[in-house]
Amino acid sequence: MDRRQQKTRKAIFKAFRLLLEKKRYDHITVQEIIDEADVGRSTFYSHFETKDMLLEAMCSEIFFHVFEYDPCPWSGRDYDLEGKLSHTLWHVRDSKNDLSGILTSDSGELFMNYFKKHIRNLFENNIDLFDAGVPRDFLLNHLSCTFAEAVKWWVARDFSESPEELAQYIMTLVK
Amino acid sequence: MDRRQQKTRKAIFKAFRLLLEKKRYDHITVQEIIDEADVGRSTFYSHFETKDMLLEAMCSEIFFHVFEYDPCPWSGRDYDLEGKLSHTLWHVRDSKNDLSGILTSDSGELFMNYFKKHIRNLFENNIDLFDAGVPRDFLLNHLSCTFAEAVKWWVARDFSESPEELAQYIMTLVK
DNA sequence: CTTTTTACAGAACATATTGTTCGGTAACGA
DNA sequence: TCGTTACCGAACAATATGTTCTGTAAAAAG
Repeated sequence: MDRRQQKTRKAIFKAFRLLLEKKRYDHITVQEIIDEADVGRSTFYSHFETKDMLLEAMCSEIFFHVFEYDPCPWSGRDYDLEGKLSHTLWHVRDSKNDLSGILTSDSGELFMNYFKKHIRNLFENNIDLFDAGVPRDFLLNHLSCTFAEAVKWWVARDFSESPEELAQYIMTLVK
Repeated sequence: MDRRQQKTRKAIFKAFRLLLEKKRYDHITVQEIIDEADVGRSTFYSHFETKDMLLEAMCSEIFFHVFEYDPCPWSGRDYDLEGKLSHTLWHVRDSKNDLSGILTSDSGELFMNYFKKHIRNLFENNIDLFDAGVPRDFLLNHLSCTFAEAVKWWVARDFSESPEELAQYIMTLVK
């Protein structure tokens, strides 16, 4: 990939992140993004068709790393669900520079939704649940939401607990 | 209140609801709203300063009824938390014409947030919780989210369960 | 029923955003 | 060194915004 493209892409992402910390997603204009990123109007549109596409691309890039189970410092036992969730927590904290500002912003829900979808898939593909008196669909939704909300709470408090502590809290709930 | 004002207000709300079922909140323009509602541009702005104000007003109006514990057909025991939650479920189902379309729309989150805030207050003011090994704040957030998400799930499935059944599901989770 | 008040429509307005197109420039990769 | 490609800047029409004005019709008050 051309260095200029990378540079431009990064500049736009950075500007977008900066603006997201200041105002809501739907109040941010393309004009403000290109002003902040200091790129030409036509350049922006050659990279992203719309503002929504930019959001999608940024989500994709951010969460790609979070849900990557490649070899990394804390790639312990990520063969089962609990291992993967724990692994995810480490990733979230590791990339906090990107995530904390975004998830706690006014438009954090947009990113949370993206996060929830992945989490739900994780549960759906790795869970082996006995029926506990509630519909499977209902339970699945509850578990993924619980995990996602816990992470959000954790991020908002600036990771004041260790991943293990948080994992323990969550386990206390879903027990 | 002037009849003309009521009529205009209702027309705008209706148009807004209709549009929300078709497209996302941030893709809806004031222009579309006034076209759909068939009111003059100046009229809209004499009622609401911005689109956000319209959203706020509509949330306020919708949820005012939901969290109203005035005498009504199912106003049984709403003196304790469980009674109030149950009462809320009845209200949600009763006003389904207003709520189901909105909560299941692409911008349902906006209304869910409003809903969650009230629910959280309800828990906060009525709960008498022993510490269960997790921070009170964490637990409070979990409970309100669980309830809100359950309601969302319920609405999305077009109230296929009775309020009692749903309440039972929720109790199974938070037990 | 008459008078006064008030909400509305419609138009005009300056300003801002959008998404596209073009030609020139400079950085890139081979 | 040379061809390729990303960029800038400007211009563009189309649309949205928020305000202000005048005349009209409907409401409330008397």
